[in-house]
Amino acid sequence: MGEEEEAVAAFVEEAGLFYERLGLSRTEGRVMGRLLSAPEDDADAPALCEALGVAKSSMSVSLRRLEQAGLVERFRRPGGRRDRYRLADDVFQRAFRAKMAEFDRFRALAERGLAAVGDDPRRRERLELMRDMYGFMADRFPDLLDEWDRVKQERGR
Amino acid sequence: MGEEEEAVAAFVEEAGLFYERLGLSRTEGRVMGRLLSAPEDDADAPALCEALGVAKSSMSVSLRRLEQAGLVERFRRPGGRRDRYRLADDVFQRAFRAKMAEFDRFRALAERGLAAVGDDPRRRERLELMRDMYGFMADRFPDLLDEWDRVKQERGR
DNA sequence: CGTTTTGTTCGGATCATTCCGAACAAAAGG
DNA sequence: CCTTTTGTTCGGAATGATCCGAACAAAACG
Repeated sequence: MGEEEEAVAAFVEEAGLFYERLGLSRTEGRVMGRLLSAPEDDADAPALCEALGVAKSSMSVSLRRLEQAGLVERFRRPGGRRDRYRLADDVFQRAFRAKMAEFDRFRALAERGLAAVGDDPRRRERLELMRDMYGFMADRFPDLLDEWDRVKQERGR
Repeated sequence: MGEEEEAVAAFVEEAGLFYERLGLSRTEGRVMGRLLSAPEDDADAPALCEALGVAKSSMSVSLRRLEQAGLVERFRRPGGRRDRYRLADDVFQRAFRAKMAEFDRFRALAERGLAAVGDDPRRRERLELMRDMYGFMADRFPDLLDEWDRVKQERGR
């Protein structure tokens, strides 16, 4: 294996670890790493199995889960016979929006807590802080994404 | 069990699931839920074991990990004989800062990828986008936290 | 000192997840 | 139709994390 391929393989493994921390499986994370660093913009399942040393059954479920998460798109070339896979063009925006949704779930959890604890002001204080802070973040986060879109435009893509 | 206690217990379990999704263990998450919703501002280990039905050995490691994560503070009352535990007063800020650190690790991962793929512009494009977007978010996030601090001040606590 | 209280560490049991290979289903081509 | 190709589902093995009870260490008291 050439030096560069080895470095790319290392990157793929590291991406696997990173995405695993985010709740994907190791294999799903490695697929992300591969699609991020491969020379081609897309790949089919057998190629990914070969590149990553994964059984096609595992690849099948990994790709479906990535597809359902909106991180990977499945498509077929006109006249083609097998599915191909590529990163969604808004893959990072999606990741951030997922974070945002997480904020909102936390806000909702705080609401449930407030409903549970009743009137004691001391018990409510912490949960109100939690609710308001996560609510604030969920409010502001979309602006941040918009701002990024503008910056990206100006940068020219 | 009273209606309210039951609702609080349900909240604790739900908090356990939420925090588990963030990378804590179930028990650690339940401790967070308990400290968020308990009538008292702090608790000792036996009380938490009793409330959550957890062995003291498990509680010991959970509390230490929460302490190391900066989510929970360990302290001892003057003249007291056992440690007590309370939520860090900046517990939510800390959670957000952890998210921010995650953004920066992703940026660093993209840098590693760029170092690995070499000069091919097509391969660099995706990774540069990843690097720049996560870098942008890591840049702007502290401002968001500052803004929240101001809002919280104005709100009056 | 010896005793009691408090907190940590250890080994093993349990549980959930992930992954593989094989069987299966579905679709396309000839 | 029948065959080939493609993708999914199933059962089980392996892995890793979590948790428990018991043994252990350390500190506070008398």
